[in-house]
Amino acid sequence: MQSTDVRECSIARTLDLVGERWTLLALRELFLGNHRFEAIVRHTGAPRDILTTRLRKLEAHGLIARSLYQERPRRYEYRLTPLGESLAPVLTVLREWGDEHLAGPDGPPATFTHSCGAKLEAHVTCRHCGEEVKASAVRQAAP
Amino acid sequence: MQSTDVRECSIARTLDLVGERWTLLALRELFLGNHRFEAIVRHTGAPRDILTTRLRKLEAHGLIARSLYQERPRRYEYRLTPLGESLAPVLTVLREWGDEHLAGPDGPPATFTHSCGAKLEAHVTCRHCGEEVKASAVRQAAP
DNA sequence: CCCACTAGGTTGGATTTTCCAACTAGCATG
DNA sequence: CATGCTAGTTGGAAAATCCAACCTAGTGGG
Repeated sequence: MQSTDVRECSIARTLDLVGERWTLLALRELFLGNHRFEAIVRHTGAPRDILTTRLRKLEAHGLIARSLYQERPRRYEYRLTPLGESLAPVLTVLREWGDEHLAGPDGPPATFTHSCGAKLEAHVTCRHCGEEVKASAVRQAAP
Repeated sequence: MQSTDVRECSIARTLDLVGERWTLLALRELFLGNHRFEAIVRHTGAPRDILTTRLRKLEAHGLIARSLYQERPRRYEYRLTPLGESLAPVLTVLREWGDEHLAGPDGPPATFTHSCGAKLEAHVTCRHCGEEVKASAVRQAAP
């Protein structure tokens, strides 16, 4: 009777990396162009010490890079690496879901535009057939 | 000097609901067809008491429903509501990112098929132009 | 010179959350 | 009557988080 049989899974791995509290909000700020520690603290509300550990972890895994933007006194800011930028779809989908299901009577708290000129409304599609991916359309392949 | 200016944001709202530890893994199990408490504990590794509080919260917000599947002794299982099923894209994108960036030499730990017959590889596209959404192509609209 | 201010952190200690193992209820089965 | 199944609940230890204050290394004002 083995009582644990924890599933090896890319979802779990991704969450191990970016699923802790504040991490995705910090990344959101970087995507929005706020690269400084103080700005991230202000806009996320994260405790400064926690934010430090989150940023260090993201840096250690190559999602962000710390760069000196000023000598004397030495000041650092954070920038997304290409790997970090590849998380854009994750944030986009989280925002999309919140926009659709958690918005108040005034609609979503912020809107975004895509480079095509339209208000950004994103959806997840199958690369092969182009159809929107729905829960009922996905099956685990035989291992 | 107002020191806090926390951003109202759909990402934050979504994470408030499903961003705590274990929550998304529990939802993953429901998507995979494991509806029972014991199965979720086994496959996620979540502590039983924590899992209980997570499931209660999801239920309170209408993402899942608890249903009696057996009288004497009364036993309940959990099922996704339509609202819960609408989270599929979130899990899909998290898995996609992990598949692509955290897989070992043997590739991703599990693969999925789409109803179109192909191995599921999903991406996030703009509803308007159909292009894949990249970090650099998104700008916040003027408030 | 002294003070205030900036910015990216660190520190100590209180608070909260999580974790874990053991236990319960209510019934079925051998 | 003992054992097992399943969805929890409980108490206490361990860990993570939170918070306010502090630090460093400078700049600008009076």
